[in-house]
Amino acid sequence: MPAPNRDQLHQRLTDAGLRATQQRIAILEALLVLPGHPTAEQVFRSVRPANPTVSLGTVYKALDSFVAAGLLKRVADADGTRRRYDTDCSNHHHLFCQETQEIIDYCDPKLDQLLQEFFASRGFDNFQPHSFSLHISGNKLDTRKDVKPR
Amino acid sequence: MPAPNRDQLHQRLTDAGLRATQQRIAILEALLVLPGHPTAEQVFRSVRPANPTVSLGTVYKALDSFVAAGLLKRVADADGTRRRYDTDCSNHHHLFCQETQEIIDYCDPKLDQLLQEFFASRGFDNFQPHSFSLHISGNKLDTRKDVKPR
DNA sequence: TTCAGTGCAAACCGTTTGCACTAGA
DNA sequence: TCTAGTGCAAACGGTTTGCACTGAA
Repeated sequence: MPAPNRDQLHQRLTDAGLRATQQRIAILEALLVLPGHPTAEQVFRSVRPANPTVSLGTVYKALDSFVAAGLLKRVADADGTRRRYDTDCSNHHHLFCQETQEIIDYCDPKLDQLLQEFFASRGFDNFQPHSFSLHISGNKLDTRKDVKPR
Repeated sequence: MPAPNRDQLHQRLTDAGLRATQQRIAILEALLVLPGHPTAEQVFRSVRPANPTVSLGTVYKALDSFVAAGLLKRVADADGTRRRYDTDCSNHHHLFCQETQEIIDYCDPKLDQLLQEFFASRGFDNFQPHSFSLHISGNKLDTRKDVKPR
């Protein structure tokens, strides 16, 4: 993902109906640049050097309003102790690397189609499903390199 | 699930290599009886009336040792703020009811087979998967009744 | 100019820990 | 008897909140 420049980030915020402050621009940029679905703390540490006055509370408040505005999705990490943030709001699946704790996006229209067909014929009594997300646990083979579907 | 009697619960604990205390028997019973994958707090509240001296700390410690002994699995709830416990340790999938916050077990060998076949032909570069879990979000139609696959 | 957003510190809440005491084997 | 487990209270870590101040529109 090529990191958008300040103007584009500004635009993205105002388009979402949010006031484009310096802090929010920096926070949004960090979210787009950091790999593996960062935590609030990781965003904070990434933003801090260039913006020494930004506080952790502000990061949390910004993340909340981004989620409310539909710019971001909250994701639970594998052990359910902290929250992660996903800048891809479309429906997709996740790979969980147990070694690096990264959460890697996995989009696969073929898989979506397969699931859709499967659940078209096989429903539930008393439950109306509206979204499916496959969690795939495993490990990266080379932790420094990226993961790609083959 | 028919709630096992005290002797069976006792057995289950010793089989798992755990000392069968009054507290642990009560906690294990609560886990088996409570629907929708309870939190530590829910277990505590369920156990308290009949065992007024059991403390929340003991519940957490018991849950930890149950997990370590393979009697239980930890599950993250939808918003990732608290931990839930699953007495079914086999590989299976989950339905998340957004209204009641229940997590409902969903076993489906046909689905497992489908996923296995799909990922046999479609792998990842630099990622070795070892387990798959489908998260299905939706809502119960009648919140008082059970959900069943059809 | 105005009010949404910020920064700070304190509160919160689920979970963990330390330690003296208790009870299962 | 001996040591794993318990109960209590204090600590912890991630997140939220209250409030006076600031800066985007």
